[in-house]
Amino acid sequence: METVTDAPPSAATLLLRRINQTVPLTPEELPVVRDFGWDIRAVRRRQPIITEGTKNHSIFLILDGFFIRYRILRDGQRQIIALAVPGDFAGVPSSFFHDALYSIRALTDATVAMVPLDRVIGLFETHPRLAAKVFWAFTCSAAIYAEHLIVVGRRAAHERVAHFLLELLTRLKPLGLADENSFELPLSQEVIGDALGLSLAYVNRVLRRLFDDGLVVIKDQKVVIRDVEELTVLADFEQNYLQPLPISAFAPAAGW
Amino acid sequence: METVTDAPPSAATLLLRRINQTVPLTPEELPVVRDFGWDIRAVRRRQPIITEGTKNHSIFLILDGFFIRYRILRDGQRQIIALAVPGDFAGVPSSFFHDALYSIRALTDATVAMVPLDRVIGLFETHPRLAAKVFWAFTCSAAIYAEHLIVVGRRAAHERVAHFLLELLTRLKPLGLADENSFELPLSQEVIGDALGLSLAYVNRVLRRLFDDGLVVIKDQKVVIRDVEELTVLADFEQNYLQPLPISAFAPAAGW
DNA sequence: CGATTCGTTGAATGATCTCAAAATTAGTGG
DNA sequence: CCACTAATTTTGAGATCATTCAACGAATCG
Repeated sequence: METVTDAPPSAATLLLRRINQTVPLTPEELPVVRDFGWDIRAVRRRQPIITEGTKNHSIFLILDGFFIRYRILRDGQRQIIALAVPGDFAGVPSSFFHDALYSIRALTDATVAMVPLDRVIGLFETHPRLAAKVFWAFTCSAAIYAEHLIVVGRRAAHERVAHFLLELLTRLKPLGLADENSFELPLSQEVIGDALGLSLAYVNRVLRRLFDDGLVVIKDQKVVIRDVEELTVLADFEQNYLQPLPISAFAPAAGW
Repeated sequence: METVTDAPPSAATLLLRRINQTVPLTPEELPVVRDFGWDIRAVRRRQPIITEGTKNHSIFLILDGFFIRYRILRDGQRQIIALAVPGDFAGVPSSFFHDALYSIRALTDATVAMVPLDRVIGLFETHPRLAAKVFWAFTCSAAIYAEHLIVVGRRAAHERVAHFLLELLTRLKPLGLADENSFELPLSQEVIGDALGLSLAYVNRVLRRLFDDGLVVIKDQKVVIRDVEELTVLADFEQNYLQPLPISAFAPAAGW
């Protein structure tokens, strides 16, 4: 992971755009966020930014690229806990612990903006409303974990795969990284299996079946969902959990 | 759910004790929390406090008793997302959404302290450090979800059960609700199965096996772990995820 | 072009589920 | 406190979803 000394001119713009997708900012907050002391870094495919068991007390805003957060078990199996996309914060809540609970590594070449956790905490004193929005976003992401637990705990393999793909489609659309029924992302079948608690071989069979049924095509790192409606029914996919209310819905005063 | 008009004299004390277990308070914060406008309610066994799909914008601090948070699927199956114990906040992040994402109901007769979410958000303006601690706790609880995902996604049935029981033991000990190797809690095998993505019948077989091996006894709503060490190895149980650093470790000033 | 990584498929196995029924325990109204 | 009902535990037999292992082909990377 290397510091980008000549940050491309768009870096600050991209940063504000990305954070705005997760944490909607007021005009006054823009300069605060921009000049927050982010350390912008390029990350190569497969490179870890956090490693389980090591100290890490920074959080990472993903500007570009995709990451997986995962744990390697005793027997070498891997469980992927989350697939992180641009606008997501990586390192939450891992950096809140003495040593990182999971590893996080890039699925593609990527760019992140790193900031020490204590700087974020400092916002509570200097810009409490901004701190509120950030921690609101942190808390809402728990809903995604919970949904994954439901999917992995109680759904059959083909439902899990369908749900997984639809969630990604839904999350990527507002980022401009997916159109109505497709997105680009190097999703190996191993990654899908490790995210869903399935074996690689079985994921392959399930995808084969979804392909034969004309529902999904995955080719050249592009996922095309050929029948979103039918797949949605198959997966029993409800997207409410991806749409928290904004904190402003509960803010006591105007102007949040 | 009925308001307790004659709150027992210990109610405020209990409340402060419980919240302190999750959100460590400074002496100055005690009166703020005490006079926060909690609505203290008694809840009967099996009674829901939040129902999936209905509006709810309050959060509930559990003062006494145990709750389950769960989703009922299309086909009637149930996945339990969390078992909530005294000191936990129920309704997070469910109340952050337009309609509740899950249902929450009591496993035992219980007492909760209810407060509208907008009051909590108001803390960011009036007592930002207190707000920080509360949302810190919210965020840390995501680590428990993630751990459950790992367990359910990649562990065999007997490991899941072992892990589940050890997590409960570990969480209940600091509350004074468990001793070194046992705790009381009406854990039906159906609840265990629904929490771990297993069928009732299979949970029974697994428990039988753990009992025959002299590891666990569940009888009369009491769980006794006869060999904590061996069960810990069996479950590959690491308790780090239950022990976040306090926010004060990152606070920029003293006195948090 | 050599080396990884990734995808595909078959056969055999097994962990876990479903269904069903009985035994036990807990809860409730009279 | 009894009598009844509901909830929970227990167990068997059979079915199946998903895994493991192994091998090979295809694609990608440097």
